[in-house]
Amino acid sequence: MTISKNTFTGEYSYSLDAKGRINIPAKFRQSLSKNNDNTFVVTRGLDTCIWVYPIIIWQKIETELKNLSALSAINRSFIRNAVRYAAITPYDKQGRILLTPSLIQYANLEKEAIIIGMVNKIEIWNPKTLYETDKQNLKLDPSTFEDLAEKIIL
Amino acid sequence: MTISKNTFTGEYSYSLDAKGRINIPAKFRQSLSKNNDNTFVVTRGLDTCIWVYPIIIWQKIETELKNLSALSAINRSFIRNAVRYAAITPYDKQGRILLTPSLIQYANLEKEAIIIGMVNKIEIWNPKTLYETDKQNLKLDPSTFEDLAEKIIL
DNA sequence: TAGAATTGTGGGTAGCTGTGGGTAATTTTC
DNA sequence: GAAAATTACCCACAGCTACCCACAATTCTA
Repeated sequence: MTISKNTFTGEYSYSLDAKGRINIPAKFRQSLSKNNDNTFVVTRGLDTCIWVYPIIIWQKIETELKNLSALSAINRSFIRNAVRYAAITPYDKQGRILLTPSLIQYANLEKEAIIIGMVNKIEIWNPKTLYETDKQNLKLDPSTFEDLAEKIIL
Repeated sequence: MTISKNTFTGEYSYSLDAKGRINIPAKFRQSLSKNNDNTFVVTRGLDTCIWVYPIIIWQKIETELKNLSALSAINRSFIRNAVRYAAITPYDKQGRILLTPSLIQYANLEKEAIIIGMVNKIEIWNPKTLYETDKQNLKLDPSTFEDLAEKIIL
C-alpha cells in the first residue's frame, strides 16, 4: 500500500525513557521515503517543543533558508533556533531517536510526551505545555483562526 | 451504477464492533476515484461527530496547510489542531475503517452509528446526538436554515 | 424464482510495536 | 595508561494490530 510520502498526521502518546530515548510512531516511519536512511533531523521548535524532520524535507528547508533575507529579524531568529540546534539523528532498530539533555530541557519534557504529526514535520511536546500554548494562541487571535478554518477546512 | 466521483449522499445505519471498526457503505466506496488507495482520512468534525474524507480531498487541505508560513504562531496552532486529530486510515478487505478510542469518545459513539453522506465528506454520528444537534440548530437559527434551503435546493 | 455474488459483522492469530534493560565498544577523566 | 563514564547496539517480551477467514443476510442476475 502506498500512501502519500513524508506526510505526518495524528496525535500519539509516548514515553521518554531513562536514557532519553523516545519512539517515533511506526506509522511515521512507514510514511518516510526509502532514501531517508533511517535518519531524522531533530531541533528546537519555534514553540516550546521539539521539531523532527525527515532528512529529505530538512534539506529543502536549508536551501530555502539560504534564500531568506537576513535583514528580517524573524528570519534571523528562525535561523538561529532551527539551524543552530539541529542534529542529524538516526533511529535504532526499535525506531527510537535519542534526545540530548539540552533539547529535553528546552521542551520541558518529562516521562509522558505527546507526538503530533504536522504534515511535513513532527512535534514532541510536554502535554501540559501543548495545552497551554494552543489555548494562549487561540485566545490572542481567534479571528485569524476562524478565517483560516473557513478558507481551508472543507 | 456510476455517479460522480467522491460524492456521498444518503443516510445509513451501521454498527461499531468491539474492536472499534465500522463499515463504510459499499456505495460510498464505489464512488471513490481509482487512485484513492483504499484509504480515508478520519478526523474530528466541527460538530460532535467524526468526519471521513477520501484521501484525495484531504491532500488538498494538506497542500493549503503546507503553504501557511511556519513563522506565525497562530498558523502553527491552526495546523496543529487541523492535523492533530486526523488519521490516515486504509480500510480492510471488508470495507471497514478503524476508529481510535479518542475519536469514539469525542463523538460519543456507542454500538449503533449513523453514517451520513455530506457531498465531499462522510459523517459518523451517535443517533441520539445527531437528533439533538439538528433540533438545536434549527431552533437557534431557523431563518439561516431556510435561506440555505432556498439558495441551494432546486 | 433460484442461484450467484456482494455486503455487513464477528472473531482468531501471526507478527509487529512500544518499552525496558543488558553489554560491549568507545570516549573521557585522572 | 587504567578506571570510570558514556554511548551504541542488541535482546526480551507483553500487548496490540493488521490481516485473514467464516458466515449470515441481503442484493443482483439470468
